[in-house]
Amino acid sequence: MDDVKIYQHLADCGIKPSVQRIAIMRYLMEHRTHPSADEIYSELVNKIPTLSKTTVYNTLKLLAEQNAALMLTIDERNAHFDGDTTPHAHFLCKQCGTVYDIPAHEVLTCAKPCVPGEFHTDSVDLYFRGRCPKCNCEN
Amino acid sequence: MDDVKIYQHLADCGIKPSVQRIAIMRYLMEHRTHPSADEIYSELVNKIPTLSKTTVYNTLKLLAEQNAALMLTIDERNAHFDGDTTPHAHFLCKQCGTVYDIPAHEVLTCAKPCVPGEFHTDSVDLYFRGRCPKCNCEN
DNA sequence: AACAAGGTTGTAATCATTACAAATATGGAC
DNA sequence: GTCCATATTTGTAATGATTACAACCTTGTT
Repeated sequence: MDDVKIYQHLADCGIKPSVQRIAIMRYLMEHRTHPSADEIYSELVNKIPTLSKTTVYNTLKLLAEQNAALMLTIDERNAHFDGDTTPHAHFLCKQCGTVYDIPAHEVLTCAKPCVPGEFHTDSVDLYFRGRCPKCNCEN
Repeated sequence: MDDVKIYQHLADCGIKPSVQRIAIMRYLMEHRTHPSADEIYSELVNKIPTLSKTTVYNTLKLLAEQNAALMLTIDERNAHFDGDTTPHAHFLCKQCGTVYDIPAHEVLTCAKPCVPGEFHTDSVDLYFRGRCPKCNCEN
């Protein structure tokens, strides 16, 4: 993926770039697998041997705060992260742990007005849990 | 709240009653505050001095598995529990941490069909995050 | 080059949750 | 009621994700 695109995305979200931030943002944009902080660290430490896990956590928190990425709490075990900030839902397979994207534009756009007006909503998350097609067939 | 009602609810969900299970289920039914495991423990240990935190965790997991209660992962810090299993959404105030109920029957009933058929959906959670009316006014 | 501000690193906590094994309670057979 | 098998509870000790913190490194500026 083009570096410029990543720079631009970070800039758009008011985030100053750094080698680590770009690497992490790039990873999220190129991998649509909803990785955990640990997975991101394990992958990137190969390319940036000095990378620290604290940096990964700090950066992911920053990205989420600035809406450059989503932090998903669908999995009680650990947070997952998503580089796609456009409205969509998620499905967690309780068997294999995979988090799937679920297109649900219409649901989310109709969901916002359901919150009484005095609540100031920053984010709407729609989470589905169950068994994915793969695990449904296996057993 | 009538003991019979709680017994019945547990029985309906295939859960054998015990002093601890009834106390925890009762607490969830009488307190609509979406308590954490720790809050439940702290309250109930006054009435059941021998209560163990492990029992609270075990019981809450059992209740959630049997659909006698909901485990909410809206808060990244810890799980919250809800004795109301009828379809509704939740709102987490990022400032004060309160979890509010949001009536959203229509959203949820329309949400299920959005998941492609091969996914077997056990639960649908709709989570809103932001500032509640109280915190909105204060600052 | 010197400096200040911000970013990164590694280690050591924190804290929610779980594993586990011993102790206790429950319900049925006799 | 007693005995036994089974399920439940308890307390302590792990686990494991996340954060606190202080030292170190980078970067841009004068």
